[in-house]
Amino acid sequence: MATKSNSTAKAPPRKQSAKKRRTGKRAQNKEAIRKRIVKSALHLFQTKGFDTTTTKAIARKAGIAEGTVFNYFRTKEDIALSFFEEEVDHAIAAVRDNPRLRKAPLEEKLFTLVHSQLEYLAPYERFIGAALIHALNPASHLGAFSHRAQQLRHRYLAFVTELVEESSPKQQRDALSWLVPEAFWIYYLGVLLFWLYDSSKDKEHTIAFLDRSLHVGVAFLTNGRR
Amino acid sequence: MATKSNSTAKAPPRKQSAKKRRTGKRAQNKEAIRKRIVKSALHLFQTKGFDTTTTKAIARKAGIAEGTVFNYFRTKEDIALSFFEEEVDHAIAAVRDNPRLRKAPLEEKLFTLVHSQLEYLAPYERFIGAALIHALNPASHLGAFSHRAQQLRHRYLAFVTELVEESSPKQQRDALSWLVPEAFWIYYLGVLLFWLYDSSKDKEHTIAFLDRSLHVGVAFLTNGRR
DNA sequence: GACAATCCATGAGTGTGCTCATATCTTTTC
DNA sequence: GAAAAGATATGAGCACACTCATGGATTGTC
Repeated sequence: MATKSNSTAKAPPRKQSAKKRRTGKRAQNKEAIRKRIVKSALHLFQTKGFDTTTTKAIARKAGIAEGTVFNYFRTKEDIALSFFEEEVDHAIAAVRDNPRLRKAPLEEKLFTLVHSQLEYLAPYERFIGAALIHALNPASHLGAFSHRAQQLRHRYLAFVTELVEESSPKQQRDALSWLVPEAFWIYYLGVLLFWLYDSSKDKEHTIAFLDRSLHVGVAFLTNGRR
Repeated sequence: MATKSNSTAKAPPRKQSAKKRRTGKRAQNKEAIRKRIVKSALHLFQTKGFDTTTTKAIARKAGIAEGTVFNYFRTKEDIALSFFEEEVDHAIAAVRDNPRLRKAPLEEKLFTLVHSQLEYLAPYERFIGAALIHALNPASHLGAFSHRAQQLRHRYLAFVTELVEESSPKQQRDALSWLVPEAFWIYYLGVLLFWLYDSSKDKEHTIAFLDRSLHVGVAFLTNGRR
């Protein structure tokens, strides 16, 4: 079976010179389907909640067969995760690509980071509430979202650590510096909760809280030690 | 249908004078079945892992029908949780009921607390590794174990807070005291991880680590502020 | 002891997330 | 262009956690 290369030699086929310049019908379709899945899923998560949204419904809304969903995402949670991955990447880029922040104080960078995240999440408040509060929860959890979720969390906290170290000479670090990312993680979840329950116009209270708490926190970091 | 009380009056039946003194055949059986379920589940979790243990297998091993499991526990996770509930209760009692600890220093109380937990968990190391490391995970999560799990975590941390306050006048608390339980939670998870990977005889390394880190931690708490 | 009321074990059934062999479509090769 | 090779959409099917109407057993009442 499977006559492999019936002719003389496997001519090394100059595939695609560049890395991933695929623009065939297939590649286009693939990209389109992937986007449709994420979009459909997000909409359903937002309107019906995460648990009550079935993969069948996601497929139906995206106009594909149920099995196809799993050609693109290993699990249902992965679909949600891909949204958070985009969100985190977006926020990190917002800080990195802002030249004005280059030599700004730490609290300003962190403010921009978290603020970008909230802005990005804003249209999906219900989804965040449904999926995160009950699957990520007050002070722990990422629910069933295991592994890839941790990589994401790690990527996020690594960036935060980077910002902190950039702002304070490495010599000043002491035995407690490992706590900073953990503390920031808890802090971030707290901000999210605050934001979700914030009914002030344009979430002003959250912004104010963010601003103030970051000043206090950074002050503690730099005053407390040296 | 359903002729409700065909006679004259519902004689207020003097139920059981005390709260729950049921010793009939039914109650005995119920207790026995509940214990069989937990025991069977625990054994399977330990030998096969949490995810790969089916509720059908648990029921079969306990000698009951599959549906019966769900007359006793709402979910599969709840079975595992009931084990951790017992574990936490046991450890709290071990500290509370030890008169020698009454006026011992804080680090000694915390040492006893955590040590009791480890002792209790020891026979189920594989299960802890399987269920906790991957469902409760390095620094967050309680996996799908939601709600009841949080109550448990809360109960545990409330006790820790109690111990801390007992050892230091309330006036000395400041704006950061809310962090103590959170930090202790992370610390506790860290200890668990350490313990799981500790291959020294009788987990000596863990004990040593516990002892030392608690001294340092408590010293930081009391020196750091005032 | 007999009847009624209550409890609760039962296991077939349900809907779920996910798998997999197959058919269909696209791309490559000649 | 035709045919082989490769990719991928498909949906019936699977195993699972969990539900529920049923009947049989236990308890309470006279």
